[in-house]
Amino acid sequence: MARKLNKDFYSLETITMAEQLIGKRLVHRLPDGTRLSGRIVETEAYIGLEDPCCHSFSGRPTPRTAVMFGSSGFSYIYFIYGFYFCMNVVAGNEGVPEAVLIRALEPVEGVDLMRAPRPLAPTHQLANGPGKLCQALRLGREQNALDLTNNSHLWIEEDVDQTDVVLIEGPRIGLSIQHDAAHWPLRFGWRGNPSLSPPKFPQEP
DNA sequence: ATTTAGATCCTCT
DNA sequence: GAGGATCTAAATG
Repeated sequence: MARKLNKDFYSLETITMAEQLIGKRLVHRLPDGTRLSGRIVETEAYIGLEDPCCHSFSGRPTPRTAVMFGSSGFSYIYFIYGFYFCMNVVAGNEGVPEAVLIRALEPVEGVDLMRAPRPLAPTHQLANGPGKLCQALRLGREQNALDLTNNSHLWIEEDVDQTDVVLIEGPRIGLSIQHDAAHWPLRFGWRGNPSLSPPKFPQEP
């Protein structure tokens, strides 16, 4: 089994972490031991108090956002639009409430189980969006606020050689607020990967 | 290709 | 009470 990312990794500056997470493997080990995993191909950075689009922007923890104010390397999974969950990795030290949203995965292990919610979809469309990847890996409330460096069911591990990853960047997706921050280039992807979420990055064909 | 509507419920003001 | 870091299907040009 590949090496789990440790506290050194999760101590990276938030934007750097968003870039370096591309090409790593997100693993959810089910209670029966089955591994559901995918290669991270797309992320977005949310940079706390500087970022009006970030859930923690107010500077005060709420029941939902409390994890972000704690130490880095924890999961932050929240419920949205009455249907979906989104998974983030907490970045920033204690009191620095930043996070990286995982936006898309290339399915690797447990693909049959990942297909259950969408029997007709091709593999590269099973986890190509933040809500879809949580369905595919069966992530929800129970997986919120787990320590990814030290948990036997949810973690991120080494996968491909970082030199194989070709990064592309663009503005973040789905933000409705009227502010420059909505256009900041904090979305990162693996250029050309078929499992990227729509919409396309600006510099793609 | 682009737009719209609907599902649906938690969170915070 | 409003709105949201989404997704799908259906309608339209």
